[in-house]
Amino acid sequence: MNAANLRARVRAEMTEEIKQVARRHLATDGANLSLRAVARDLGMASSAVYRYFASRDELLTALIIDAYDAVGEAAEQAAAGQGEPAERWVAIGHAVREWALANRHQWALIYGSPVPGYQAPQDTIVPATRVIMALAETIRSGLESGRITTFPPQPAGRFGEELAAVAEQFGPDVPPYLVGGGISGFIHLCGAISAELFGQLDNTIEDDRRGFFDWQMRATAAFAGLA
Amino acid sequence: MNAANLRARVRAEMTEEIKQVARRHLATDGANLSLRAVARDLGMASSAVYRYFASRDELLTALIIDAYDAVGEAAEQAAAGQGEPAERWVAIGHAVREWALANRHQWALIYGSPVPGYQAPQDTIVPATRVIMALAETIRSGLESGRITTFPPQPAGRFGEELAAVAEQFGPDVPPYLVGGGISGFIHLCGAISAELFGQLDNTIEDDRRGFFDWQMRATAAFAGLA
DNA sequence: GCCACAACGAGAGCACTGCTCTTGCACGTC
DNA sequence: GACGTGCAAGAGCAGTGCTCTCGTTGTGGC
Repeated sequence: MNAANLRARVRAEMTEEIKQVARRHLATDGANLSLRAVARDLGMASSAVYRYFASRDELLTALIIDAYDAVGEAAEQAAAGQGEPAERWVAIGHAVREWALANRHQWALIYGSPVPGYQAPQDTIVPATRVIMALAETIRSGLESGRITTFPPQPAGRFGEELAAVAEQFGPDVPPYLVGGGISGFIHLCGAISAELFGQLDNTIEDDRRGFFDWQMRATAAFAGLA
Repeated sequence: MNAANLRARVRAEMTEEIKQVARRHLATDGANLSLRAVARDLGMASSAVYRYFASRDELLTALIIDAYDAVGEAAEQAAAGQGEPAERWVAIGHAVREWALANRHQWALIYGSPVPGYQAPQDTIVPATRVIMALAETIRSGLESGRITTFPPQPAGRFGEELAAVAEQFGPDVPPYLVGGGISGFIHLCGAISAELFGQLDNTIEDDRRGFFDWQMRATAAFAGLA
């Protein structure tokens, strides 16, 4: 093995270790992650961490990308399952919800209020779309197999054109209103999980939140046209 | 006016002034509000602020309560308008959205990820319900005037019972599934606004976000049974 | 009118933060 | 052996939330 490669490998391992400890701190302390505390846990000086991440924001960005990838992975695995498109849609929802429940601070990092002063760089764009792409794929497979039976109301006006522009990226025959229904379902999905995690459901639905979520996801599936 | 009242009035004015400056800082710097910076802006020592708010969290709590009240006020005013229940439902949605657009950091404070280490005290519970109460009132007036035509699918299982328990607080004849539809609509409302504010709509719907929101709100109104 | 008291503001100080700069060390290459 | 490079450590700066103390000032009871 080449010496340069060895260096690179050690560096990659160290980078991963920092992220791992940072994630652990995120889980206990929440979003105001202390770089110094992470360094202390690793038994190194705080300044040494700056060899790996130029700033606290850059560390946060790395965590954000990883979180997008993790939840996207969960969604894609659920989407790859068997069953009718509508069932797969609901399954994606449950997979995302369960990931969020298990990693609530990472969820807050990506779908909660943006960290103040933090500007998401370009690197986050592609991983950020994996969940909604899994949902979109479900709709398209429903279209192809003739499983789209009901339809959302036609969008009218300028945003209908914008939906049409987005629809073109998916294929020539994808109706804009289905794209709207998909985005709307994704928004409802995110809203339902955030509401549960951020305490909006307290004092109303306490026991069977999974059931309530399931009920909502079936409604979004129906709205998106999935039989 | 007696002297004690005068003192109390000066204190109330000072408290209000601190909150005002804090809100201004919130609007520019985001959620990591600096108590020292607020004090500097007011030309006073940072320690003096602690005469009015025992901690930064307490100041945040005051801002949160004010924000809940402000958005609740906007929702109630929209709900008091004329028109069919479905129109009032949509009007509430637009009022809340416009308030959120004008006060995005306050929105993030109440509906975004919770501030780390911050535990919402009891004082916030009642103001927090004003928006959803305005929506609920719309459904109930629709029920009374026979404007409920379609119905959400029946919730089954434990969460259906929980919905029934919530429904009893509204009156003897409110069906649980309408409560579910209302909560679901509220969740979708919050999700749609948060998605717009927190950047989830970037690169898809850019121009006519109001139209897209309107389209979604009409769908939630229909799901909640409002004709 | 006087006096005790509570409220108040200012300042110093503690422990913490992100981040920078300099220094010293351990390498592989020439 | 000299050199350059990547790395870690430490000191230091400016900022933070919060506490404590001290002097001042206004207020209510006598």
